[in-house]
Amino acid sequence: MRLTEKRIAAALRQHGYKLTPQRRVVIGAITASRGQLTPAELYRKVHQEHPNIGLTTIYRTLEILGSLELVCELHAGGSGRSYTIGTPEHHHHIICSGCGEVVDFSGYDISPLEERLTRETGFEIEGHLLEFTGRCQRCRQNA
Amino acid sequence: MRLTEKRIAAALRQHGYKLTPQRRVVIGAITASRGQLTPAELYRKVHQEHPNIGLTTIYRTLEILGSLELVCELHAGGSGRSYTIGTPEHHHHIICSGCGEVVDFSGYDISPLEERLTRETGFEIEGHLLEFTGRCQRCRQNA
DNA sequence: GTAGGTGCAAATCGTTTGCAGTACA
DNA sequence: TGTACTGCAAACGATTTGCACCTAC
Repeated sequence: MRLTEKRIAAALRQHGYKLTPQRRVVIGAITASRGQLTPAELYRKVHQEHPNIGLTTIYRTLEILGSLELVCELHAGGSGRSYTIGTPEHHHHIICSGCGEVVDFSGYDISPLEERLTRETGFEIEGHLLEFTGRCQRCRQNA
Repeated sequence: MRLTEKRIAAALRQHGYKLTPQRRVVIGAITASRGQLTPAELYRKVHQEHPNIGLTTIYRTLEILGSLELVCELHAGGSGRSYTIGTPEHHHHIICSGCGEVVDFSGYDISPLEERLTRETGFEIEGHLLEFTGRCQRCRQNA
């Protein structure tokens, strides 16, 4: 399940952040997108309708949303940083190399591998990064 | 198995790249390290013994080595880009959040998950990113 | 000999910060 | 009303590029 604007707004309030019009717009743009967004792309989208919203606000909003896990940072894509909307559960992402669409999946239990690694390497595992890249159905059909 | 200097040199030649003294030094520094290295860290190491080697050369060498898969780019660590020495086989990494040491592991078959994802999402999977972060044995003992 | 490689400096890109003004709670 | 937020501009760090010189093959 993807997070809605309402839920995100509630989470912000709950953590003592103010719900400003700028943040509303940024959150709206993120939830409206079905793909990954770089800060610059998000700025472009937002700036069209709201030319007074600055890039700094985009960065600061993304930082807050990231710290509350309302958005997820993606790594598998290109070089720069990019984000996608979060979900309430732990999950992973598949990113389309054609159009940038991001699809979540969950229900994959990585802990057996973690246990094996702890046994074999002596590491105490703290976290993991698991993402796939591929071609979504639409991009495959258009090819 | 980690790649040796010799193998890397051979791979460079094979792809039509020249084996300059600067590249030898950079490759030597990478193979000598057991952890992840940012371009800046690599530069610092190299620059001590060879003050005439510039940062530009580090970047250009890393780009070539990366394109030949002789070094691997790491994502799970901090914000910036970092690299570690490659291996001939497909493998994944565990990165120590304490000291930065990188340990490879292989023998983990991710294809069942890929098939499930193709079935469920219609994506044709092209690649994946799988890394773990944790605390290595030494760092755990020192804590 | 020549194509490719190097080092420097400058340009560029993405991101962060200082500050004065503004507005949500 | 007060504190957090905003936008601008400037600062900053990392990476790339232009160019003249050099060198491995």
